[in-house]
Amino acid sequence: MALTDDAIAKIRSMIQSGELPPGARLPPEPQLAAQMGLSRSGVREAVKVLESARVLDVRRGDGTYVTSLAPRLLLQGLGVAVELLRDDTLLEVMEVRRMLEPMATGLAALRMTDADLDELGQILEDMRAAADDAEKLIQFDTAFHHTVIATTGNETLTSLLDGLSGRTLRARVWRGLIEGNSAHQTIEEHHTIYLALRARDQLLAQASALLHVNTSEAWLRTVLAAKSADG
Amino acid sequence: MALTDDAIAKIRSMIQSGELPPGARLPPEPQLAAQMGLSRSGVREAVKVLESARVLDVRRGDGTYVTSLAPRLLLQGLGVAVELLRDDTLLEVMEVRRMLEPMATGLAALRMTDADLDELGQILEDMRAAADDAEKLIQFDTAFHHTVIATTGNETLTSLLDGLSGRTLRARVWRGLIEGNSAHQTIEEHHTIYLALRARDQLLAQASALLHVNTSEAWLRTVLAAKSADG
DNA sequence: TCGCCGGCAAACGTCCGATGTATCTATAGT
DNA sequence: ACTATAGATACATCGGACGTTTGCCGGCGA
Repeated sequence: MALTDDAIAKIRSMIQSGELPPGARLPPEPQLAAQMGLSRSGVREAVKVLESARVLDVRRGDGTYVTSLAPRLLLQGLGVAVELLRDDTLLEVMEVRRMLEPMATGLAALRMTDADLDELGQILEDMRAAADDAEKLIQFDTAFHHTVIATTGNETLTSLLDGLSGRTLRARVWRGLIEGNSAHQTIEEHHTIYLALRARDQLLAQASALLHVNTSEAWLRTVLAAKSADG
Repeated sequence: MALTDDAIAKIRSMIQSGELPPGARLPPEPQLAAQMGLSRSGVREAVKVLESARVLDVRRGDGTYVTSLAPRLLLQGLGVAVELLRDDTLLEVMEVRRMLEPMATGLAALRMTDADLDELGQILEDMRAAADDAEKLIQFDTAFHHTVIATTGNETLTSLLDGLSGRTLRARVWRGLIEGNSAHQTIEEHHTIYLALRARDQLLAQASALLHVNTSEAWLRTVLAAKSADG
């Protein structure tokens, strides 16, 4: 299984070395195949792998290009990986979020602008208005935390936490919250975080975020326990 | 660009739904192709993508199987992604480590066993003995932090931090350290962390880890500045 | 001169069939 | 019971062919 994997490694090292900078165009597949000493089929598999990793951008009828290599692209794969984790490891993910998200939220308290706060207040309002719609709650919850973290200006951090808070994971937590009649309380936790951020209080923001993650973790445990009891 | 990507999505959803549990064997490629309504070439590209993501394990002459889906496998891709990040985003990675690694080290202080501490002491000794060998320093440095984090028992956390501390990133920092005659001081920072861990002092471990990451970040800035001045 | 439109060429998307090679298995022999 | 060999199975790689999309450019008309 060497040829195709070698091709992947070669292309990757060409990018890493700067020989193929962001935006660069790769030779056409047949030429690339000749250059690397394998058939076009093998090249296609290699390119497909790098495309799925958001390293290459394949434009049909045009050519294959190196992406911007921005963190938001390269770290996107983390999300799909987390979606595939088994149930018992989701608690590990929560423990990571418990460590990272409060720190990030605290940092956001220092860097947030008034405009950011206004946007956040709007999301909070939307969330309250959607208290009966699980789908919308998940959507606004995602937007709330993403907006907070994004204000740190750290795209790597944002992508990482986005990936760790996958849609399936959030959906499970909210299912538990709603069935446990605790949606309202959790919405208020967002309000608490919002107040801390508006006060630019780093420690308070950090603490309220920790409480919030802890609540999510508790409900995840409930949901997982119920599932393992059923199945 | 639908057929192959559809195949990827289908296989992934079959795994996520539990239809293909860890260890399960997939049908042979020709059969899989027929089942999904595309040619074998397309199936191979799909399988290759999932294999590169450590979701599938392809055994030549045998068949294709679902991996254990352990975090250590699925999060492995993070490492290669970080290796491809551009220089200016490496500081973002350092900021994430600055938040996450101290928390994780503090947690390790609570969970470490005596055997873990002995192993760590040995690594520290090795590091001191290798003070002139950059290659070995990097190796022992990696081992030191990996060992600490691994004692948290959180495989997801360990894989994540391993990925964020890619080999290239570490090599750059140590190059700066050595050229700046600061290798010795940094080795002592490891000693400080070690003492805090041995004392099971969470806060002290956290603080010493933060200082250590901060030192790494400072030297990374130096190295990056020198590079951008050269180039 | 500007803008729309159609055709040409380049490049990726998909398919098919064939051959090489590694692995597993079952059978036969000791 | 154990080993060795032969067959079957399944992935690895190849080569070529054809469809489809895209980008580009020249021509036409306002």
